[in-house]
Amino acid sequence: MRSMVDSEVTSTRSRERTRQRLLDAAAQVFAEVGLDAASVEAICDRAGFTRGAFYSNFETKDELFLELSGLVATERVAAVRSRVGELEQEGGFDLTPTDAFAIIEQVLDLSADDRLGVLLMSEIRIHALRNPDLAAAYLEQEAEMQRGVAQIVADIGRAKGIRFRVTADEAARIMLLVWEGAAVRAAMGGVDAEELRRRTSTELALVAQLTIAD
Amino acid sequence: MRSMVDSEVTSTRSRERTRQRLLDAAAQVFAEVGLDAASVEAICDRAGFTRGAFYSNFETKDELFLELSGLVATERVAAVRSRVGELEQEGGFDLTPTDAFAIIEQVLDLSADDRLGVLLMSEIRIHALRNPDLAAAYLEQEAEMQRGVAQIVADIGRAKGIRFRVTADEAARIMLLVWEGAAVRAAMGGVDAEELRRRTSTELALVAQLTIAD
DNA sequence: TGTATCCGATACATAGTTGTATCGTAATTC
DNA sequence: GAATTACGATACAACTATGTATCGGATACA
Repeated sequence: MRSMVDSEVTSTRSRERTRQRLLDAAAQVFAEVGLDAASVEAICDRAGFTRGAFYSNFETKDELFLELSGLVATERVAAVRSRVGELEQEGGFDLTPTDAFAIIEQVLDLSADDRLGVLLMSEIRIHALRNPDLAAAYLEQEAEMQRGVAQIVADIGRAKGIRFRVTADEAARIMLLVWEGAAVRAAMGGVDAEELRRRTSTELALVAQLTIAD
Repeated sequence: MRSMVDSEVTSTRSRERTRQRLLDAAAQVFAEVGLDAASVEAICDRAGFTRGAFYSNFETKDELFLELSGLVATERVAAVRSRVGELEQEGGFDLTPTDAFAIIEQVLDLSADDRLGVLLMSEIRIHALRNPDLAAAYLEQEAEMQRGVAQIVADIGRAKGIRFRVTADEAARIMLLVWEGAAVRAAMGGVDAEELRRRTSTELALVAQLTIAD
């Protein structure tokens, strides 16, 4: 006899798959046309379901958006955290001081490294501007990212004996802002992922250069 | 007999007033709830008209948004240009090198210096991400702003004998990105115009410090 | 004062979206 | 293999927004 737990798991498995497909589809559609212009039906079409599946899994479109925003934030932070962990392990970096900041580029590019990713983050950001709860979550996630980047900055400085003109936190904050702004401008030009990465990289290198004391 | 031109002017005057009231109302509503969530009726209510007035003056909501975006861009650029002109006239600046960049803060704060302004710019930006025409206009307006700021940077450098670690254009670009990012984060916190200005000012001063060679 | 025109209000037809209630099927349990 | 449950599909009702067509009043002009 299959235990009740097992049955719940099995049942939940299939359910989780539809939820996930709906979330993935929603991420695409939200990125493409925005939360408000995205009809529930458009999301379901994309996922290969009808609206019945949607309302069986989510209360409203807003609830799904909230959940999606949370997932995106969690994933970004986890990716940064794990990358920072790896770097802590590795210890020494055999890069030139300036190039060392390519690491930070990698970290930031861990998410939102293509046009749709940038669009989705922008969509989340603008709704955070209008929703205090979402704003708190957004700022907290960003603060966590900033801590991760600051740690890498400090590590690089220590390993390479680099002196900075501002604190690691300040450097990290500016890097995040510039990275985001550059990514948005690149996405506006409709460039592909490769070119997008190239452009953000260039701007980031500029900021890195600025933060390093001669 | 009033000339045909006069009558046209008169007629256009009143018409222009309603157009302007509709544009002003739309700017508010777009900032508050976003383009897609803003119904034509909500805009008309705010302006004190019914939808009849709207459709008598604009084809669609999108057309109005396009026009509004153009107006905002034109105003921003004009404000910066005129401020730059004033500074060119004045010539010498009797400020400390770091504080001199407060001028740039003034320039950037010429528009979007409150929560609604930041929201409207964000709304325009995210739609530029999805509309190539709007994107081109947005990037062009930003390039013009950048040229203005770069000119001020160069002027300050010349007047004060300051050496920079990057070109004036690069400095201006980073300042614009950081200013925008800081403004958005401040607006997310729901702060008032005063506090918003304080925060962007702080970040901008940090960037200014970074760009100045010791 | 009569008349023509302009312009915003009103009424209406239509389309699209949402959420719920019900149904049918496939999977699960014993 | 019969019964039950789960879950997505379908059908439906209500609401909202849009755009157009028409109306009415105010204004301009002779």
